[in-house]
Amino acid sequence: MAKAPRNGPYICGIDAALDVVSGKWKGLVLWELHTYGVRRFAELRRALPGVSEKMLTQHLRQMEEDGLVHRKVYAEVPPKVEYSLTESGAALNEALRPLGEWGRDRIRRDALDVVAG
Amino acid sequence: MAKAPRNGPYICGIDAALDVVSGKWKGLVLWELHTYGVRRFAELRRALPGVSEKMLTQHLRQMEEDGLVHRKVYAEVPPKVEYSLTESGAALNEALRPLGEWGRDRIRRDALDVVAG
DNA sequence: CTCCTCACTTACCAAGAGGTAAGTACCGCA
DNA sequence: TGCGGTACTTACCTCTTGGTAAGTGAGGAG
Repeated sequence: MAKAPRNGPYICGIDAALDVVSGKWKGLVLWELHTYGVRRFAELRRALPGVSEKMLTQHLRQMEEDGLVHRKVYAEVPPKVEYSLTESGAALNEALRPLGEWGRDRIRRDALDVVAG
Repeated sequence: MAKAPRNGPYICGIDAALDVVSGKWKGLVLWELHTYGVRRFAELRRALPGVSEKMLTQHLRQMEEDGLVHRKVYAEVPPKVEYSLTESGAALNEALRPLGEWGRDRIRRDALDVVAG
């Protein structure tokens, strides 16, 4: 039985992987942490255009629970919290790389809109 | 401007890819079509334990719209419809392979429940 | 004294995802 | 005659996702 998965039981690996990355901002958080190594809460918020604080904390908590990110709290004032990828999170990011390339192809192919920047 | 993406505009490729695979059964449909090449509606329904007919048609229509699957209708009675992957769908499946492996690792690592069979 | 920043939490609300059940039109089998 | 299989559509309902707005508590800038 062990630990209960969010939406288990799973039928295959794709299932199990999509379960932890589904969530409007999780892919971006993963990407941001991969790019910068360590990021604070407010830095992530600024990096994700349009994210609400509620969703960001919610996603970060779930990702921590799923063993993707590490959360380091400094007992300071003002508060300081640093997020970084765990080994598992970094591996997930590697596994997402071909998917990201496919997505870029799709954007090119279909001339889809991309957020300005 | 071009074609409107389902949840665009996108921030990166991961976004664009996750958009077309998010949906409770899409990963499985992709996998099933990849494994068997061509499948009929009822075969897919039987392959996905617990899927409702509504969701299956809905997902298949979206995937057709997204250029992932090809739908071939035979003007017969009783009706016969065959689904298969397009080139783009097959490429997506390839791109999902490392993700599937990561997922299998996760299942092993955390001893998660898997559907019986 | 007031506002801003940090990293949240909480309450409330709207939209959408997904489930159940029924209907459709025709055929073959018993 | 009536049931099951073919591939759906439609209406209705619930649960989840995600957004908005406000509150928290201490410190530093103006």
